[in-house]
Amino acid sequence: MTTPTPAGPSDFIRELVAADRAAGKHAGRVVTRFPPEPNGYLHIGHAKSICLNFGIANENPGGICHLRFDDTNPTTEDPEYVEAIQEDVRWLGFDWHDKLFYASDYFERLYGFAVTLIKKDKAYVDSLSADQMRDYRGTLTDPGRNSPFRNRPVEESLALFERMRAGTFPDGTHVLRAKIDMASPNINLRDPVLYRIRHAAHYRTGTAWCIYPAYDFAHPLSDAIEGITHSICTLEFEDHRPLYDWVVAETDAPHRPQQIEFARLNLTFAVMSKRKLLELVEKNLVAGWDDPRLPTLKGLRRRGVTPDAIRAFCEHIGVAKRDAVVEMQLLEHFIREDLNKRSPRVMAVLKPLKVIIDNYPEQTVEELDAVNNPEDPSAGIRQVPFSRTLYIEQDDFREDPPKQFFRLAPGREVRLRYAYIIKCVGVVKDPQTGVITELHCTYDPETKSGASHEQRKVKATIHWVSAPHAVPAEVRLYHPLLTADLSKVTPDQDWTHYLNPQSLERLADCVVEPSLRGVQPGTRVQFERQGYFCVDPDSSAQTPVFNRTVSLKDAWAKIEKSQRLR
RNA sequence: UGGGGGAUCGUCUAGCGGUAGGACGCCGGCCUUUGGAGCCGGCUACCUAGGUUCGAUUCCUAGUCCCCCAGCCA
Repeated sequence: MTTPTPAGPSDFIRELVAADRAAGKHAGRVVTRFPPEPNGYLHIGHAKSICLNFGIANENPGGICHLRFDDTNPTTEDPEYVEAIQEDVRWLGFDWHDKLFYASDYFERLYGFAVTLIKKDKAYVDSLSADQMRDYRGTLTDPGRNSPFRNRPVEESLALFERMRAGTFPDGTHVLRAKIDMASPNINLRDPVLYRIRHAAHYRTGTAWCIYPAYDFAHPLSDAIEGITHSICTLEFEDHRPLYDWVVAETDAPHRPQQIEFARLNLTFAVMSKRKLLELVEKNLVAGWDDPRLPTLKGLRRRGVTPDAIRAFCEHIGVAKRDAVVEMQLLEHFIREDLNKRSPRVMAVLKPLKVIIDNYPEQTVEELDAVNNPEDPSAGIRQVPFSRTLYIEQDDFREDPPKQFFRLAPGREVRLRYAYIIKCVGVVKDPQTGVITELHCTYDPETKSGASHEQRKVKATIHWVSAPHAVPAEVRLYHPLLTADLSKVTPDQDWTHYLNPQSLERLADCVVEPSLRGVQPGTRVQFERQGYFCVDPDSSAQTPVFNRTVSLKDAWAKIEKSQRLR
C-alpha cells in the first residue's frame, strides 16, 4: 500500500531521535545544538540546519537546542558575526532561551582534557614543521609514518605543552597531537592535531591564550560538556566520527553525545560558500552581507522574504544523506506562496507616462474603492483618488501595437483598474526627440468599476496613479547575481566573471499611490502586474525605496528578449 | 588504485516484500476588473547485472557512477 506523504515533517534523524527516546537513551532527553563559527553571516543553507536542530528540540517534550559559537580560530572570527548570527536565528523564529554558549568559554576545561590525554600517553607534543607533518602523514593510498617525536616521554610532552600555553614558542613550532594510528586508512585518525600555537588576539579571550584547540578536539568535548544528545552536522564530517568518538571516550568526558550527519543544502544559482560570500563583500561586488541578491538571511529579509517562507521551504526540502541541489525555483515558489497571502495589492507606476482625460472635469477628485487583497477578504478595502491627470506604465501603451498587445494604443480602449474604461484619442511627442510625452484619452462615465449594469468588455486592465496625488518612490530591481551554476567552478578558478554586472536596476522616477505615503520600512506589497516589493527595511531615504528580486524565470525571459533584439 | 558515504521523475522527496506517492518544474486548457494570482488536465523515475521469492525500489551478491577525506580551517 502506498501511503500519502505524512502531514508533519519526518526524516531519518527525527526517526532516530524518536527511537532513542523510546529506548530511554539519555533518560529520554533531547538536546541539540546549532554551532556556527562566527566568521560570516548566516545564509539559507544554515537555515536548513537551524530548522532541523531547533525543530527537533521543539518537537520533543523538554527538548532544547543550544546556540554555541564554535570560536576556536581567533584569526577569522569577529564579534560583528556573533551579533548578526544571533539576530538571524531570532529572526527565523527560534529561541535558545538561556542556552547561549561559546567554545572559547571551555578553553580552560579543554586544556585540562588535553593534559589528561597526555598523561594517558594518548597525546604528545610534536615538533615537526607543517610541511614535515604533511610528508609524514602519507597519502590516501600510502600509510603515514610515525613522527620522530611520537615516543616523547609523557613528562616531556607535559612540560612542552605547558610552555606552549605560556607563550614560550612561536607559531608553528609545536603542536599537540592525538596518538592514534599513523597507518589508519582513515586519514583523520593519523595522529590529528589537537592544539596549535597562534599568537593572535581572540575576540573574546583576548591574549589570555596563545594555543587554540582544533575543531576535532573542541567540538566533541563542547558537545559532551553541554550534554548534547544528538550532534547533527553535515556529511563531510562523516569520517571524523571515529575521531569524535575517540576524543569523547579517551578523555573520560562526562557524557557521550552521538554525531549524525545529513546532506547540506545546495541551491542552484546561489553563492553559498562562506569563502565566496566573503570575497563578494570584501571586493565590493555587492553592497554588503545584506545585499538582496545574496542568499544570506539578511539579504533575503531585505528583499521581503519572511521567516515563514524560509521555514516552509526548509521543511519541504527534507533531510537525507544523498547530495542534493535544490532548484532556486522551489525557494521562489515558497516565497511567492507566502507573500501572496500577506502582501496587500497596491498600484504603482514604475516608468510613468502622463495621461490626460480630456472629458474629465478639471477640479474633480473621486475616491474609488480598491480591494487590498483578493485572497484575504479581511484585509478590507481602501480608497484611491482618481483625477483628470494620471500616470500609467510606459509599457502599457504602444503607438504601433504588435499582434498580441491588447493594452492601450491609439483609438483603443482599456479599463483602468477600479476606475473607468478610457480610450486613447491623442499622442503628444517631443518635437525634438520624437519621444512620447503624454497621452490624451477620453473616459466613459458609464463604465465606473463596480457599476452593476451592462458590462462592456475590454481586452485589458491596466494600473495607474493619479498624478497630483502620486507619491514619488525609488525602485531597485535585483536580478539574479549569477548566470551560471557555480558548482561547476573549481575552487581556484576565478568565478566572479559569472556575476551578472547588470544585476541591479535602479528606477528613480517611480510613483506609487498615496496610501503608501510614509509606509513603514519592511512593509511588503504587491504592485499590480509588477510583482512583490518590500520597502527596504534598512533604508532611511526620504522617498520610499522598494526592493524586488527578479525571479529566475523573469530574468531569463529578459535575457532571451534582449538576445532576440540583437 | 586507501577509507568513509550515496544512488527513485528534469529537481527535491516518500516508500521499509504486495499496483512507485507528493511538491517544484514543464506542457495544454480555463479565468480575464491586475497577476510572478487562481482553477482544471497532462508529463516523466526505482544505476546495471545476477540471485532469493508466488512477487524485489525494498533482501543477498557482483559491478557502475557520484560525493567527501592527505589544513597547525570548521
